[in-house]
Amino acid sequence: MSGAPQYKTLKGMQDILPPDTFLWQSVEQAAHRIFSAFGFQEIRVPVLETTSIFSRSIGEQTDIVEKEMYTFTDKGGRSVSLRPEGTAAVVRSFVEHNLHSLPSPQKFYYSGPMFRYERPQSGRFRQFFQIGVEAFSDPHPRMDAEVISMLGRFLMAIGLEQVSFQINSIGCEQCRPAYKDALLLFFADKKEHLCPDCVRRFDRNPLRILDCKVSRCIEARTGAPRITDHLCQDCRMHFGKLQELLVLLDVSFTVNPEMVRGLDYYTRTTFEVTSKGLGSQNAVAAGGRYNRLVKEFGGPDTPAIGFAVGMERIAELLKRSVSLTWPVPAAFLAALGDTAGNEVLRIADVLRRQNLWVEVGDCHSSLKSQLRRADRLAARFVFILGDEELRSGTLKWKNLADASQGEVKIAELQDFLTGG
RNA sequence: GUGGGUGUAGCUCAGCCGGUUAGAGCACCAGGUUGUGGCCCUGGUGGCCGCGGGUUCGAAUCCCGUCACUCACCCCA
Repeated sequence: MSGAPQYKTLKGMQDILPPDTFLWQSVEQAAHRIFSAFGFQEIRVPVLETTSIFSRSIGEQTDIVEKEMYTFTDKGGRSVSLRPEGTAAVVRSFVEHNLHSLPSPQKFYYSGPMFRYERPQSGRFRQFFQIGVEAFSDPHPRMDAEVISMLGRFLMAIGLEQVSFQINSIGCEQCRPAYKDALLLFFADKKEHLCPDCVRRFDRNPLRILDCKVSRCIEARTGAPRITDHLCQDCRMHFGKLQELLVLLDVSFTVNPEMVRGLDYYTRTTFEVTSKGLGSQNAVAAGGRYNRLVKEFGGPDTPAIGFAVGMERIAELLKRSVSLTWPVPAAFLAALGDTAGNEVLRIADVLRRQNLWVEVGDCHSSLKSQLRRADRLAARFVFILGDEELRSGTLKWKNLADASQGEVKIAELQDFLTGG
C-alpha cells in the first residue's frame, strides 16, 4: 500500500461515507415528509451568489461577512461568494421570481452545503450542511408558532428528543434602538470589569455581552436591562401570543432574554434548539423572524420567518442513539462453472428488475469463498447453481442466519424471495 | 486570528529513560483435500514511525522547525 495519501479533503471539509449516508438520507426524507405536511415546498438555489447578497443581509459588520466568507473574483470580474447560510439566497430568489404572487403564505424548504472559512472544531466545519425553511407573507405569531412547532415535530420524527427550545424576542426597529441605548448606559461605567472581547462588543454589538461566557462578564451584567422588558406594545403582544400558541401546540420551551443571534436581519422572534453533549457548538437548529429583508432586497414589504438545522450536529447526536445499519442483499447467487455463471447473471437481472438487491458470485472461485463473501454482505439468502442444479432446473437455497437450506425451482425463485 | 493536546499498519493502540530486520488486536486476502459462510487453526498483503533539519557511532524514541488532525476561544448550524 501507499504511505500518506497524496490528496486529502481540505481543512474543515469531510466525506460523508456509508453507513453515515444512510442516516443522512433518513433525516432528509423525514424533513421532506414533515415539512410537506406543513405545506412547505422544496426550493433549490445556487451555492454561489453575488457577494453583496450576503454582506447586505447578514450584516457588513458581522464576523461571517468580515472574515468567514469564501469570496473571490470570477473571470468576469464580479465578486462572488459561496453561501455562508441559506436565507439570503432564498430571499433573493423570492424577489427575483416574484414569488409573492404565489398563494400566500409562501413556504419553502431547502437543503445543501454552506461554507464558512472558520477554524474547524467539534461540530463546526468549513463546509456544513443545513436543512432550512422560510415562510413568507405572514406577520402573525401564528406562523412563528407553526414554524417552531414544525421544527419540534421534525426533531421528534428523527428521534431527537433530548433537546431544549429557547425563544426570545429581540424587538423591532421601533424598540430595539432604545433598548440598545439602555444597555450601553448600563455597561458604560462597568467597561473596565468586562473581558477584552466584551469591551470590543460594547462598541460593535452590545447585545452580545449578554451571552458572554466569561465569569466576570456574567457578574457585571447582573441587573442589566432585559430586552423583554423593553419591547414596544406590538412586539410584546406578538411575543406573548407566540408563547400562548406554543403552549397550545405542546411545544415546551424556555424564554431566554439573553439569547442573541448572529445575523443582523432578525426582527422580533428568535429561537434556538440546543443539545447537551455536543461540545461547545451545541446549537442544532436556530432561526427567527426577518420582516424587513424582502423589502431591502427590492421586493414588496413582506414579513418572513425561517430556521436552519445543522445536519452534521444532528447526525452526530443520532449516531449515539441509533445504531447505524447497512442494507443487506436479498440474495447472493453463487455459481460453479461458466454455464452456471451465465445463468446466474440472467436470474440476477430478472430479480433486479423487481428492485431486489442481488449480488453475484465469481463462478471461477471456490464455493467456499463465494459463501464467505455472501456472509460478509450478510445476504439474506444464498442460492447455489452448479451442474446438478442446472440439470434439474433448480437452485439450492441457504439461509445464512440459521443455516437452513433446501431447493427451489428457478422459475419459482421470484415468489420464493418476494412471497415470504 | 489566539491558545492547549495529538501524529507509529485500513482501524484502535503498544513500543518512546536512544541500541539488532518496528509490534499486537481487529480488518483484508488465501489455505485447513472433493460443492457450504460464521467459530477455530495456519499463512500472507500492508508502515520512508506526519514531513524537514539537528544531536549521536546509532533516532519511532532526544532537540528545533513545519504541516496535519483535534479541542477550546472568537463566532456560529
